[in-house]
Amino acid sequence: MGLREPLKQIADCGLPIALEAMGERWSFMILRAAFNRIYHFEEFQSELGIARNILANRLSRLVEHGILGRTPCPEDRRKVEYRLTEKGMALLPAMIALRQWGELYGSCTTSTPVLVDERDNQPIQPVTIRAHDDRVLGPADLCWRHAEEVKPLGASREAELMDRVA
Amino acid sequence: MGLREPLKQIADCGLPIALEAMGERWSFMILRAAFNRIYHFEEFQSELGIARNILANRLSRLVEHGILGRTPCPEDRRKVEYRLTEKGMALLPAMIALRQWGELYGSCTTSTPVLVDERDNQPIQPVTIRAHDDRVLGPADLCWRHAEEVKPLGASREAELMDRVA
DNA sequence: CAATTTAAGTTGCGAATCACTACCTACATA
DNA sequence: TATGTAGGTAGTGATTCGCAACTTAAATTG
Repeated sequence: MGLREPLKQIADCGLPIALEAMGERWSFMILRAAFNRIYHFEEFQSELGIARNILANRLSRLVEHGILGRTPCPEDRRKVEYRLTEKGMALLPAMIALRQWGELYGSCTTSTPVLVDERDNQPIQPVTIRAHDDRVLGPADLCWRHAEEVKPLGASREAELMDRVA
Repeated sequence: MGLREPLKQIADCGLPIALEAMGERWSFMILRAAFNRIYHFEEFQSELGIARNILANRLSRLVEHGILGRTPCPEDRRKVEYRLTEKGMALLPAMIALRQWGELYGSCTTSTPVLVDERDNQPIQPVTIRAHDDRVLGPADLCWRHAEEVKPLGASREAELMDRVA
């Protein structure tokens, strides 16, 4: 049967919710900047080259959605700090997956700076879909089930582990 | 040092490329429908409730970007099939990551239909960033390196990684 | 202390995009 | 032949984008 989802229930899906928060122009670029330790309005503006009114609008929207926190700086009361919340940081896999796709299929000749695991300086893996036992899954391996249909993992777990080794 | 990327080279990053292809309104919803075996113009239109001119525009853009293929149906020459290409399918991790985020943080009371691995009917894992040795990485574990700085690993390790990607 | 600079916005306005509806053309079906 | 279907296009108003100028409050400089 493969990947097929009950449609007409599109509103229930997480995708429109994610797009509602992050789907506007510049939102992902702002997120990226935030991951890169850009915290202030003027920094975002000069790094991204975005119009000030648009930037103000996007920042306040991201704050409303709980993706960025907004705190006035105590040591310089002109300044405001925009910082990623937990919710915002949880977008990292989506962002990395997007950029890996862009790097792979775009005509980026040089991916000179490469994202690595700090611990051993090795590049991270491509972001993938994983089964509960860590197998990498493709579109053909996925399907939709209702909660009731999902069997809890029990004794069969051992068999699956054996399966994985083999 | 953590996650910090040489800025000013933003154009080199894959993210703007990905957003250029997928960043417009409806593009991700159309992609999602395509993964759900929606192939025809009228199907997209009625499932998504999108205006016809916008849909036509998005479909042709996705075709231009090589994300969808467009083939007239031989058996009914009124019909046209829009199908995901390899490049389009490669967006699956990004899309799943986005919807998982939306489901987790949106106020979806019910995630009734759940995406499972077809083989054993177990839900898929949350999409994560992984080190070369499969450790799950967070924002704090990542940093940017230039290609020269990345020490090569033993041959067996690399073979294993290639295996995984394929 | 006054003058200047900086940070974070806001406002106005033209250009581009979105969305709704009606229309069109080629083809298939009754 | 008449009717319906599939995949668009065209016209029109409502939104949104993007640029530039302006504002306000706080810091810095002379």
